[in-house]
Amino acid sequence: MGVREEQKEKRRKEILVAGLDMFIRKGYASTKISDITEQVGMSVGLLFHYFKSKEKLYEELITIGISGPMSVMAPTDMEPIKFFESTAKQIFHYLQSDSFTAKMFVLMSQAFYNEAAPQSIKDKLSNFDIYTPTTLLIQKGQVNGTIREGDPYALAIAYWCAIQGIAEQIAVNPDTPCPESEWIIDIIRRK
Amino acid sequence: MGVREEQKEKRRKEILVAGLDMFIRKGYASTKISDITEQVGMSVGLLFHYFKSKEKLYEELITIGISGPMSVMAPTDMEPIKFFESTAKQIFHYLQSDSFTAKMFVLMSQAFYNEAAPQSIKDKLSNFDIYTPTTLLIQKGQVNGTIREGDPYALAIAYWCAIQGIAEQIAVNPDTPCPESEWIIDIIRRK
DNA sequence: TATAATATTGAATATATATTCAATGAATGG
DNA sequence: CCATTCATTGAATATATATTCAATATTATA
Repeated sequence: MGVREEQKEKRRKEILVAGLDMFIRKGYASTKISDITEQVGMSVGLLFHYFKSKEKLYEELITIGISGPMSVMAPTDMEPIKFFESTAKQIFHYLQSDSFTAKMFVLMSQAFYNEAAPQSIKDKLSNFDIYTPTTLLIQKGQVNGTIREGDPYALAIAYWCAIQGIAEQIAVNPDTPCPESEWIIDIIRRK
Repeated sequence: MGVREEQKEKRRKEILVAGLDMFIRKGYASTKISDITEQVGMSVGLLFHYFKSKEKLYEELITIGISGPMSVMAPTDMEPIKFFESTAKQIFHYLQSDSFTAKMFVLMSQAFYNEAAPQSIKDKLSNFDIYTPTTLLIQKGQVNGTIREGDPYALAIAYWCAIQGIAEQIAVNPDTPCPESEWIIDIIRRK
C-alpha cells in the first residue's frame, strides 16, 4: 500500500475514533460535524472527503461494533456460569485497557435503544438479539444448579443491563474505578 | 382555582409527560418539538404558549426530578445494607408501577452524563453527587460486616450503575420483566 | 522538475427545526 | 348578549448545522 493510502487510512481512523467518542458523549443527533473535526484537527469540509455523510460515519462505526467487540457476547456451548464469568471478565478488561472497545460497547447499546437512530442502523441491529440466547443459557444453568432461581429472562436482563450501566459509566469517565466482574456474577450465581 | 387555570395545568402536565417520554427515547437534541406536540395532539405553536422554549421544558423536568423521585437516593443514617435494600426495592417498585417516575430516573442520569445538555441543566445537577455519600455508607457496611470487601467507591459504582442500566431498559421498554431487587443487592452484600 | 492526482480549506448552499406572530375561535364575566 | 381574555392554529422567520463546491496547497511519480 502506498504512503498515500496509508495516510488516508490513518485519517479515516482518526475520524472514527473522534466520532465514536463524540457520539457516546453527546449522542448522534447533538454531535456536530465540527465537534468531530475539531477533535481531529481538520476542517469541516475535509470530513466529507472521507465519509459521505454523518450517517455513513455512524454506520461504519456500528458495522465495526457488530463484527468486532460485540462478538464476545455471542453465547457458545460453554458451561453457562462459565460463559457469564468469562464474558463479564473480558468486557471489564476491555473497559479498562481499550477505550475504543469500551466506547464501542456503549455506542452499540445506545444505537440499539435510541429511537432517533437512522433507519439504516436499526436494520443492521435488528437481528442482534442477545437476550434470547442468554435466557436459554440461564435456564440451562438453573437446571444444573449453578444459577439462581427466578425468571430466566429477568435474570438475563439484570445481568446485561448491569454490565451495560457500568460500561457506560467507565467509557464516558475512564478514571472511574472498575468493579470486579465477580460482583456482577453474583447477580445470577446460586449461593 | 378557576376552570381555565385547571385546564392550563392539565395541558402543561400533558406536555411534560410527552416531553419526558420523548427525551428519554430520542435524547434531548433529537427530540423535535413536533414529536412532543404530536404525542399530545396539539399544534407546534401552542407548546410555546406553555413553555418559553424547548430548553425551559427540559429544565422544568429536571427540576421536578431533583426535588421528587431522586430524593430516594439521598443516603440517610440507616443501617448501610438496609439503605441499599430499601432504595433498590423502592426504585424497582417505581419502575413497574409508575412510568413517569421510571422515566424520570432515566432522564436524570442521561442529563448527568450527556455533555450536550444545556448549561443551565448542568448547573442544576452539578451538586447532585450520589457517589460520595454512598461510598461512605459502603465503608460503614464493610466495617460492620454486612458489605463485601473491595474498593468502596467501585462498589458504589457497581451498585448504582447496575440499577441505572436496568432502569433504562425498563423505562424505555415497559414490558421488560423487572429483576428482583435482591439480585442487585448481592453485588455488594457479604456472603 | 513538471504534471497529475489527491488533500485541504473556507465560503456558499441546502435543509431541518426552533421560535415568533398575526389571525381565528372559544370561553368567561359583566 | 357583548366584550374581553385566553387558547389555538398555521404560516412566516430565524437559526443552526449538514453538505457541496470552487479554489488552493500538497504530494507522488514520470
